[in-house]
Amino acid sequence: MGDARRPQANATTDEMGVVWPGGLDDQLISELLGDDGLVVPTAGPSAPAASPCNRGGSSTAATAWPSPAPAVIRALCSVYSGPTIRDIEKALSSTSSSLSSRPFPSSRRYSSLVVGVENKHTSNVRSCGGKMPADGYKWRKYGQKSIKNNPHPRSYYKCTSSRCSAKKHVEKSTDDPDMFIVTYEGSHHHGPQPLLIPRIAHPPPMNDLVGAGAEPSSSPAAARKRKNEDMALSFSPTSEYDEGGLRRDDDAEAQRRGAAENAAPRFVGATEHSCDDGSTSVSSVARADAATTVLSSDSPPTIWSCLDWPWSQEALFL
DNA sequence: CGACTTTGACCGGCGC
DNA sequence: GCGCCGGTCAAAGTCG
Repeated sequence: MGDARRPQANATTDEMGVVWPGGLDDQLISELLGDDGLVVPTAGPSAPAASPCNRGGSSTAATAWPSPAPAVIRALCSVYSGPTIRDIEKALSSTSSSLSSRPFPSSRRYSSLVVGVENKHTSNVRSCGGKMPADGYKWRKYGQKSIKNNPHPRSYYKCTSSRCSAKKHVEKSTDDPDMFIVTYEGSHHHGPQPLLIPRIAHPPPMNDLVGAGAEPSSSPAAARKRKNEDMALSFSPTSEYDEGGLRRDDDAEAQRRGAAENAAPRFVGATEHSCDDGSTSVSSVARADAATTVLSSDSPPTIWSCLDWPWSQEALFL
C-alpha cells in the first residue's frame, strides 16, 4: 500500500489502473462503490495481500477478511487510491532489484528492524513538494536526534491520541533529500484522525496542507511555520492534521474506525507513480513488516486516503 | 492555559 | 568497563 496518493492523470496511470483527473471521478466512485470484489485476503508475511478495494477484479483474494462491516469497507474503498494487488505483484516482479538499493541508512539497528521486528515498519516517502505528506494521524514530536552517517537529524513522534502507543521517527534520506524515511513502531488502537470522507471540491494546494497549515503567508503563524519548514526535520505535520476540516478522535469514533483498522489487510508490493513534472519514481513496497512508499508530485490530491494497514501508516491528502 | 516544538540531558543497548 | 549511538525525557519557549 503505502501509496495512498491519487495517481496523476498521465503516463503511469496505466500502472495504477486508474485515471483520476482533477477530482474524484464519478465513474471511479461508482466503480469503487460498486466493486463486488471487496474481499480481503488473509495477511501473511510471505503471501501477497490486497487492499479491500482491489480494483479491476483481482482474483488473488481468496479469503474473506473477517471483521469489518460492509459499510466500513465501502467507506474505505471509496477513498483508497493505492495500488491494486495486480499492480503490486507486477511491480514486485519488476522493481525488486531497484528497491533493494533504496536509501536505507547504514545503521545496524535500522536494518534489523526492517527485516523482522513486529510492529515496526519502515517507509520511504517522497514528496515532490519537499514536504512530508500527512499520514492521517496526529503526532507530537518528542525528540530529535542527529544520526550517524546521516547529515539530517531524525525526529521522533508519538501519536497524540490518549492510550495510543504508536510512534514514528522520520529522517531525510542521505541519498535523496526529497526522500523521507519514516519508521512506524507500534500500532494505533484507533483509526486515522480524519473521517473517511472524500473531499472532492476545491482541494487546497499541497503545500498548504502538508507539513504546514493553510495559513495566510503574512501571518505570524505562517512565519513560524515557514521557519519550522526551514529547519532540518520539521517537515512532519502534527498539529496541522487538524486543519482543513480534520478533527481529532473522540473515543467512540476511534473505536468504530479501529474496528476497520484491525481488520486491515497487509500489502506486499510496489508500483510506480508519476510526478506532475512527468517524472516517475518507484513507488511502494510494503510487507507485513516493512514498507516503502514513494509519494510524488506537487499537485493536490483530491481525496483522503485513510488506510492504516497494518502498520498504522496511511496517507492523508486533502 | 493548553498544546506544541525545540533541544540538551539522560539512559540503555551494543560492540570492542 | 568504556565509549558510541539511538531513543526518550523534560524544561523552556512559542503560539492560538
